[in-house]
Amino acid sequence: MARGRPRKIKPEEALETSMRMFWDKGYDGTSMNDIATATGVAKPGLYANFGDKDALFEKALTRYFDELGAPALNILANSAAPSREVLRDYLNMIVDAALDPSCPGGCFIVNSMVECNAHPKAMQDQLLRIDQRRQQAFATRMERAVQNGELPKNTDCRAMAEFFASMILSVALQARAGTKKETLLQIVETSLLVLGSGPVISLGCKIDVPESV
Amino acid sequence: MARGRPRKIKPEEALETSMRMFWDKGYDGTSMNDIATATGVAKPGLYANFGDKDALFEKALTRYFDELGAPALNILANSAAPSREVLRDYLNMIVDAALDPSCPGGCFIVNSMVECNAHPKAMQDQLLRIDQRRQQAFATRMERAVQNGELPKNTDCRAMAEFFASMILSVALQARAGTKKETLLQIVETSLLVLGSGPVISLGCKIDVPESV
DNA sequence: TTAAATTAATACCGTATGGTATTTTAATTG
DNA sequence: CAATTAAAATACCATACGGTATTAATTTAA
Repeated sequence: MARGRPRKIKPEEALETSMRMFWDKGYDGTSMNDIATATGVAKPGLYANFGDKDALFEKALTRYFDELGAPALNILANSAAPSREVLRDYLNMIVDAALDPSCPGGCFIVNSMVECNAHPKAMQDQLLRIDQRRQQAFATRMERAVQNGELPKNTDCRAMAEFFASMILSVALQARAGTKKETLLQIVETSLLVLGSGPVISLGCKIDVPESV
Repeated sequence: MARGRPRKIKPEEALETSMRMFWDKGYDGTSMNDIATATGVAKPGLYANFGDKDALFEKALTRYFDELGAPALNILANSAAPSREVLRDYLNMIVDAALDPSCPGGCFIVNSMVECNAHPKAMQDQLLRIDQRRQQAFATRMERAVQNGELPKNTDCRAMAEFFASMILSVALQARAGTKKETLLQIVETSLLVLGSGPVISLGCKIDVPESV
């Protein structure tokens, strides 16, 4: 057994609790005193285990992404299912996760992207890296769709990827703001229309139809 | 002339400055001391003119909406131009405004919607009312599009309105996060594809095309 | 049994915040 | 020149924050 006084609480558990608190109330809204009370680890213990508040937040964000974000991105990028279904499943999953009553509202990453403007640059960089990974997953998905013949060859995959990635922002935010699940699912369904229904129309393809919107 | 010592600064100007500060740094990120310094109105003057911090924030938000938000919503809802152009113009205008170098980043309302979760309920209610007005403007636009024959009769106007309203969230947020203008314009353009290109496809209309996405 | 090691717990520090009581200054009115 | 009115300026208060120095507790190794 270890040498000194035994730990009251496993650091993992304290980190999990901290993550949920940051997720719920944000960086500014969560004080180290709050965390100390909620985790049962007094402040000096927190600083010994995790470093300062920034470091703790960064560890919380990393934990969130590794546990909840990355696995879904892998499916999004690489699933062999039809691309429209993969996209729908991914976006619907975001809706479900953002509304999960057993979790704080919204998406921790999106919440943080929003809050991070007046915060340490290291935090912004970390969020940017995560965002780019998400962007890349969408781009890969689109490229697969083109390769599989699900989208026309001249599809602008980057544009499509950026559009769907941006959908996550609005969906996650609205979930946090209290928008109903059915509304969010409807928004997702509407967004899928950009893939074209039937003979797919690619981006940048000019079509002049009189009286069209 | 008025009786006592003359005012150093018009309250309007102080409110304008306060609005920009809240817009830039958010409610929590802007202290009353900061505002006092920036406006040149000492703290007791601020409290005498505007009430407490909540009241000042509410006045700032109202000013923003009345000056910048409401006029554009009116055009969005009532313009006689083709609906696709009206939507494009409105969304592009959001992009321009959110990137305007002479203003703080993003949209003050969106920024606040994001931040307000842990804040006074009065603020949340105010934002909700504004959001509903925006929602309504989009809905009116869609109904006009249907009436004008720009969209099929069975179009789900509410769904379309909710989709486009949600686009504003993501565009404004990404503008604040530093996404480039051309990328944002591309996202807007992609979102317009849900209107259908050519013979418009309405929501909920099932079409089975083999090999479609 | 005592020393070393490792954690927990208490108390504290400097600073910043929202908000206010008090005093000064500058104008008008009589 | 008072007297009055209204705003400005200074100083201040209680609280909460992030962070730490210090002490107490609890284990293993010698």
